[in-house]
Order: sequence, then structure tokens, then C-alpha cells
Amino acid sequence: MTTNEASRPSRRGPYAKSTERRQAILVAAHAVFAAHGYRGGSLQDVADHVGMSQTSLLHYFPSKSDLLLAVLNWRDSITGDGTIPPDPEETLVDAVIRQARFNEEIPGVIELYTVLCAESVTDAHPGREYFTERFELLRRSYARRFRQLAEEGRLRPGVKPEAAAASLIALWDGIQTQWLLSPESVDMAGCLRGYLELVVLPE
Amino acid sequence: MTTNEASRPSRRGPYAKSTERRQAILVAAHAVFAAHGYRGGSLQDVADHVGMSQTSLLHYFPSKSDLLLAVLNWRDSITGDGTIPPDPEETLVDAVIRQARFNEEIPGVIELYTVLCAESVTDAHPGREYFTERFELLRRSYARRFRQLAEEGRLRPGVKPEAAAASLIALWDGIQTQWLLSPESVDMAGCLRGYLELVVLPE
DNA sequence: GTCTATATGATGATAGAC
DNA sequence: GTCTATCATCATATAGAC
Repeated sequence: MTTNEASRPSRRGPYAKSTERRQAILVAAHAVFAAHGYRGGSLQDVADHVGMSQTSLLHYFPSKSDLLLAVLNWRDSITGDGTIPPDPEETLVDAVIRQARFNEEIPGVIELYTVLCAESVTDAHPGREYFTERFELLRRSYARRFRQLAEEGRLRPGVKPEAAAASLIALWDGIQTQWLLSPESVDMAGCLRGYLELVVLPE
Repeated sequence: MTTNEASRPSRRGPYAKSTERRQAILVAAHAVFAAHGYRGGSLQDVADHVGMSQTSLLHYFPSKSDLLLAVLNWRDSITGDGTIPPDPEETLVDAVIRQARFNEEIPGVIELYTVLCAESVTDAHPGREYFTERFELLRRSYARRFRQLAEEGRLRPGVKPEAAAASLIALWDGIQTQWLLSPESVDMAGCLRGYLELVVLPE
């Protein structure tokens, strides 16, 4: 994707130190973009966090937008792409609740996602394509899960799997925004459970 | 609020031309902030839209953050603060659907709201207090409506009014974001109706 | 690979003439 | 009330020494 390791078998890959540096930059950029947004965060900010010069940083990522996309893809490779992998041991409802609770432990990651997602709908934002495709992927993925439940007769009659998928994603994103602004007065996991208990019939 | 008209009875108010100018600036700033966000939009952009110099603009609004707050409050005074006024002629469900359909006609207003709301959760954003208070107001307002429905026995058993309020607002905001990115593949009004039909029992 | 130095441009805001 | 001129800052990005 963004790295070029093993692109040609006869060439040796990047130095170990180099990949460490890239890692450190990604961590710092994640924090900066989460706290200030893409436009509000500067390369200098990121460089300061890592403890290197701004020009050295641009040696690893040729431009600011490259760095943004690298952060987004790196986040996916760490936390998963947001879809819930099917697991026969765990119901969809439980998996969603578990993920929501886990998210409460990593507010920085939520903040990055929320801020950049909305920022990406503006003009020529470099993250727009990423978020557009991500939502399409998520909608397809959840719709598939809801269709499975429908086949088992466990989806409430009248509920359309596609609409439920878009709604669950929307509810999740929206409640995260409210939670970031007022963590004490919003119960993320509770809201998601409330919705899923309406849509999914008990076994 | 932001204007000082009629602050002292013995002083004459601002010139008519002045208020017209302020109006024009607010309209332009609304468009610019919606398209580029607060940080991404510049005073120069706004001034160009109005056809005046950037310094003249600062004569009407002493700083960029003042302009932002003026835009947000102006938007409320035009479109309402987002709460649904009780109307014996119209059910809550119908009112929400009607508002959602209307919103599809004014994508710029939705974009402004979505972009600035998420941007406001970053660091020292001048709009943060506005959005925090707005969400608290909205949650209280919708919770009251759901409690009324509960007293009439029209809220599905097990649904908590406060949770339903936060969820409806979250769903609405979240689906707007998806709609801004892919208008053709998201049915805003349909999603909201789907949720409300789950929560509110038919008469 | 990392640095200094710098190109180049935009930003929000101020001062003062008219 | 509106302008020109300008300040002080900050941005992304590039060139070239070591």
C-alpha cells in the first residue's frame, strides 16, 4: 500500500531504523490530527512530537496529504477496518457492544476518526475518497450480517437490512460525537444496545 | 446577542446599509465555512464573496471567531435551533420526516453543521461551547417529547426516553454525514422513519 | 538520513489616510 | 465605513551541505 517493502525481490527492504521512524511519525501524526484536525495540525507539530525536523519528516512522507492517508491506513491495520468479523462464538450484538466499550478506552482514536471524517466532506480534502469508500464497505458488511439474521428469522419484521446497516453506522458515529463533547452525559454502549435490541429479536 | 441594536434607547441604531452588509457577510461566511470548514476557510474568501476588502469585513466582525459564532447564531435564528416545536396538528414522527426531507433541499446548511460540529471537538475551537450546549438542549427537548409519548403508552416498552433522544439526534447527524459523501446511496428520511417506527407505537 | 537555509505564499489582525 | 499598506506569523515544500 503505502510502504514499498519487498516490492522487488532483488532489492533489499528499508532499514529497520527507517521503519521505526515511520512508526513514530505515524503515532505523532495520529495525535496531532486528532487534536487539531488535518488543516489545523501542522507538519511542524508532528515533527516536534517525534523530535525531528520538519524537513526530515518530509523525507519519509513526501507531502502532508500522503501522511494523512498513511495515518488512516495505519489505523485500519491496527484497529481493523471497522467491520465486525463473523465469529460463531459471539453474536453481532455482543460484538458491537464490546467494540463500543473498547472505544471508550481510546478517545484519541475516536477523535481522529470523527474529526477527519467530517472534515473530509469539505472541498478537495485528501481523505474524502477514503471515507466514502469506508462507508460503502461498512454498509455492505453490516447489511450482509443483518440479512443473515433475517434469514434466521431474527430481524424484526419490516426492518430492511440495508437501512439497518446505514442506521447502525450513523448512530454509532453520531453518538461518538456527542460523547466527545459530553462524555459524562452520553452512554455510547447503551445507545447502541438499545438500537440493536429493537432491531434484532432475541434468540 | 451579537448585535447591539437598541442597546440604549437614546442612541440611534445602526444604519440600514450596515445591517444589510452584515447580512451579506453572514451569507458569504456561511457558504465559505460550509465548503472549507472554519480553519480551512479564510476571511479573504469571505470578503471576496461579498465583494469587499478583508479589512472592511473585520470592521463588522472584530475577529474570525466572532464571525463564526455570528454565523451559527444567525443560522439558528433562520432555521430554528433544531428542536421540533410541539404542534397538535402534526405528530413527532411526521415533523421529523418533514424536516429531514426539507434538509435535503439545503445541502449547504447541512454541510456547515456537520463540518463545524466535528471540527469543534478539537483543541480550543471557538464553536465548541455552542455545539456542546446545543446537544444538551436537543437531548432535553427530544427526551421531553418521548416522555410525553410514554405517558400516552405510545413508546415501545423498554425504551428509555433519554436514550431515544440521544439516539435520534445521533442517527440524524450520522446519516447526514453519510449522505453528504454519497447522496445517491443514502436515504436520510427513510432511516429516520425506520428508527421512529421502531420506537413509537402506532396510534 | 538529517540537517540549515530558504523559497514561496497565505493567514489573521492592526494602523492610519481619506 | 472603506480603503491601502503592512505586520508578524505560520504554512508546505525544496535545495543542497554534511
